[in-house]
Amino acid sequence: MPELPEVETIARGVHARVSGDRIVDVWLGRHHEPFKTAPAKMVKGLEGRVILAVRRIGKHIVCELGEAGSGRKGGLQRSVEPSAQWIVHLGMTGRLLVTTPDAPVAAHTHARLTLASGKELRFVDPRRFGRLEWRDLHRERPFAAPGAEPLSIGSAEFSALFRNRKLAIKAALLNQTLLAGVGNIYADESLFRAGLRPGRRAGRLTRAELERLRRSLGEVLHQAIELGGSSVSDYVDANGVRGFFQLEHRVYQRTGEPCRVCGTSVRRTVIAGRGTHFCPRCQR
DNA sequence: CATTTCACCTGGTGGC
DNA sequence: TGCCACCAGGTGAAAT
Repeated sequence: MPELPEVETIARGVHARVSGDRIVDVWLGRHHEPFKTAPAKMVKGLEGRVILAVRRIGKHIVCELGEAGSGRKGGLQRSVEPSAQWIVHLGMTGRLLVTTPDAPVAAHTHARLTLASGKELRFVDPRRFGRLEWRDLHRERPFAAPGAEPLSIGSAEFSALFRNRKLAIKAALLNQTLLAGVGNIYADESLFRAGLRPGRRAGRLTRAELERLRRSLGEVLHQAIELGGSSVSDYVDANGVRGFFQLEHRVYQRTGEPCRVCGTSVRRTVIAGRGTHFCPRCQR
């Protein structure tokens, strides 16, 4: 389940391998569901474009695209302003892979972008919770996440997010309009590291507890990025390589196993419809 | 408006 | 071996 660290890892990997390359051919699958932009419009909007950069915003991967038919491949594109964006949301099971053209096409491949270098950029998503969108920056605003970036938010702004809120802190962490990029794994893991019960009402947390949470969240996200993300199901980065942060999980999917700090059995409940894991002794 | 619930999907799992 | 109910969870729409 790609969350901020997994999406960051993928965006970096894709950027390293395709920036400066040109999209010469686009194939889209027949399913309409994964596309926020009409397929014909997306194909036309992508073909001929140069990929200037690939970056992460929240859980979204944003490919900045240069004008079709202008410039050339490589460093010549340095100062070019993007005129369009290709936005990829991986949903639950989405993958964005850079492959050679002869690599076998995985089941549930919904998009294949052939690049001038011969590489292919492929979007694969068995459950089709992912979304693809194309934006013309001459007519539309650049993509922006509604929520704040957890890696750069300050303590005052962070505590303001939760002021007067009655919902569980875990549910608040998952709300993408408050914070962009936190999903089930890092919500549970940051609450454990902050020593906070996931069911606590967000508005009832003290200033000190919120600051602990902000720091824990930042630390856990940074560590996970360093380890290439968590591979809990079939997550792989742009090169098909698994991450290692799942080995550092303290509570997520460890129901019944001993807490790594105090040995108490890790408990599972459901909050906001999600499996929620916590140590009843370490988290208050 | 704030919050909660549920549908959308498929693959993997465990029970029988 | 096969069948099937059930679970996983990011998101957005619908309900409360």
